Amino acid sequence: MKGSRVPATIRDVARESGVHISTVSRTFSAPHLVNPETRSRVLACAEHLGYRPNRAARALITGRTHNIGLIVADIANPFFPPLIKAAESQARQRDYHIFVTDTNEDASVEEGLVRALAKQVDGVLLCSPRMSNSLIEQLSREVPLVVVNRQLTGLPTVVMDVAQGARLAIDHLSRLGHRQIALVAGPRGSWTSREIRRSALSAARANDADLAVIGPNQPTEDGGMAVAEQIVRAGVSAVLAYNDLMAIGLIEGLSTLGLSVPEDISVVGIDDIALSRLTRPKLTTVATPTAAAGRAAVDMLLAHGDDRRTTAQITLQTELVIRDSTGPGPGPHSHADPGGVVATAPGEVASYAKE
Amino acid sequence: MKGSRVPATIRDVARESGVHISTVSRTFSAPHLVNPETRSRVLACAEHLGYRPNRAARALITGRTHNIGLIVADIANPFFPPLIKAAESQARQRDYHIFVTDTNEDASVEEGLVRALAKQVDGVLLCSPRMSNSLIEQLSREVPLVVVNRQLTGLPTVVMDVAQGARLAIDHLSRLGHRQIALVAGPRGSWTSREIRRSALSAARANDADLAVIGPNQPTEDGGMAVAEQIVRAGVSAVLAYNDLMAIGLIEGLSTLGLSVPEDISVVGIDDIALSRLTRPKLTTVATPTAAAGRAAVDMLLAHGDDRRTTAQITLQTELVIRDSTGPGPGPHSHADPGGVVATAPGEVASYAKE
DNA sequence: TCGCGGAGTGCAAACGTTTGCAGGAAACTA
DNA sequence: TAGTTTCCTGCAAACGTTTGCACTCCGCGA
Repeated sequence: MKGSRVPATIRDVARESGVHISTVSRTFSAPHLVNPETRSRVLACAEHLGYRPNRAARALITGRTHNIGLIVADIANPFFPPLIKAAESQARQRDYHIFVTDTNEDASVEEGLVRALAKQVDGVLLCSPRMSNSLIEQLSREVPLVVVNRQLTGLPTVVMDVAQGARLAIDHLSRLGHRQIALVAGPRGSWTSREIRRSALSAARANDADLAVIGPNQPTEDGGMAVAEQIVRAGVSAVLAYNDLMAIGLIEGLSTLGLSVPEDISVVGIDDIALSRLTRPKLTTVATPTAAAGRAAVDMLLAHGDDRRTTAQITLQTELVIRDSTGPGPGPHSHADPGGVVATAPGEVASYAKE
Repeated sequence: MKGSRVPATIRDVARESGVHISTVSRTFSAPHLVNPETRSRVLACAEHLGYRPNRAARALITGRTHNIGLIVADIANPFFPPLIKAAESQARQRDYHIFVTDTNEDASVEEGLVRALAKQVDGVLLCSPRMSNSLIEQLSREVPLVVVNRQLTGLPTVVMDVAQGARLAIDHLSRLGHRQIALVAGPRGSWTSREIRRSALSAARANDADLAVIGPNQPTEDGGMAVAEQIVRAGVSAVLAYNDLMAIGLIEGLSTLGLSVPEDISVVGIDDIALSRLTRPKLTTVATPTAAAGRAAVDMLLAHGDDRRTTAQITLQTELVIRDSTGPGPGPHSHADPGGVVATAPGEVASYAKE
């Protein structure tokens, strides 16, 4: 019944349906082992008593908590909620629950969080880790891990093909006539940021364009706004930002400096968060399949729970979404006046920190 | 040791430190009962073996899982992440963990989620519920509940003083000379939306202004964008939106229709999400203390865990943040030309659904 | 008729803790 | 010195499940 103060146990159900508790247990965890007739009687009694198996007791004996830990860099970054949502619903379908935890973009708290989670979950989804590869590998020996947004041999991973995305973005800008391009890098420790950088540099070379790398930076609006001045001094006509949030912040920062997008400078973001369709100008960006990543990560963790040592690596495709924040540059196929652009000042360009 | 394949149990620690398991147990759960010398020896062994108490076993006997459920309407709504973050960190400080779950703004899934969570958490934080009061009360008999963003007698609640916020917003608009104002309501079932409506209506009356209520609506950018046309037809010179997301969507929608903010129409949002400082124009809005709400909710749940029947009600203050999306209206203290404003068309104005 | 196998069920031992109770030693009181 | 208290520790019974094993039936083939 609904309002029963003390929850019914397996014993109550057994008594009421006249069978042994083990039969009740099997009715739920191995239905094929019990006589259909008995089973339906047990189910009726269970329903009637409002019985729900006690997960703690079950966890104690099976060793599986049916919980999954999900660690993200910053839950307030709109990149993550769709991923979390997808993971959550995928997990719920398989009778799992998800603990979401947030590291505040601080690499040093990641390790502690994984360890704290380790004992009370069946596995951890590590999204956009900032810690070192070796530490991740070490932690993976203490708890099953699926790493999202980082390529790592020997561990199950799911990554977005941001290299492809960055290439598409640079190609797009080149085609528009931009030859002096800046890359606003992401946070230190981000694999994604390294990938973007690597791919953007090679794409720029292929297109005969100069690419100035600026960063590392905080991957937030404020982080984007903060580099506006550097961008102007770098004298570029186009920018690829580590993510949409930074791109949006940058556009705002540029406007404060009296520059408008895309007339004076073109800006491309990455992620295609919902917001990028709503800013003015609407953001040209690289769409990443975040929800798919969330689902895939859960699936990998749960599949991999049985046999172990199956370390699949999934790469999800990205695509360029052209909106209003990119326009013709000063290069060929466009009039030659670079506008407010001054000479490139390589001294201003911070080198990207390795690892 | 780090890499031990099978996790150490209380028994291992007991053996290694030469005491009974009950002493080890007490070392962790009631340190004051054990001799300091013994305690430190036990702690050393525990540390050395990498021992961590098994939460399932503990939960089994104490009946407390040390987990808290947190149900929000939509994790992708930037209003919630700061609340979640604050709740999460507050909970972690007290050695609790939080399950975040998302209802997709669908009132009908809320009940199921609470029930599913009920057996595996010590309590549920119900944020911005869309279900009926009576259902909430019924559920509160099955699991300790703290309700956020809804006033409800007999249950512990934490709400923001949005009534005050709405009043401030309407006063602000009136002072700017606006006499024809629209309120873009939130989703059906939202207590907050009802409060805003009630308070805005009374504030408008006090200021001799007309308030047209439009809604209910989806509390998203799209929801805001969708009402742009209605707003124009309503012929108002100012709008108060249920939240910042809608306000931003609305501004975008108005711009599509050729109207600009605040020149043609003033817009005020509610929540002061991070984003509202970054849109153009920067959004005038009512700041709500979301992080404080998250912390308070956790505290109430945990305090209330001991004695029960302590049903405190907390109201957090709000304040008006004036930025760039509001400007002078056609009323007194301003030039008389109403601009593109046409006559109010009451027929266009949907009445706000009760409950 | 006997033996065999399979289906369904019961039995009881786990799983890793917490906690009321009791006992022993040391410290204090009279 | 004896009695009393305090402090610490051990003992063992829970908590609600799962699961390997054994048992009973029953039907079937030889």
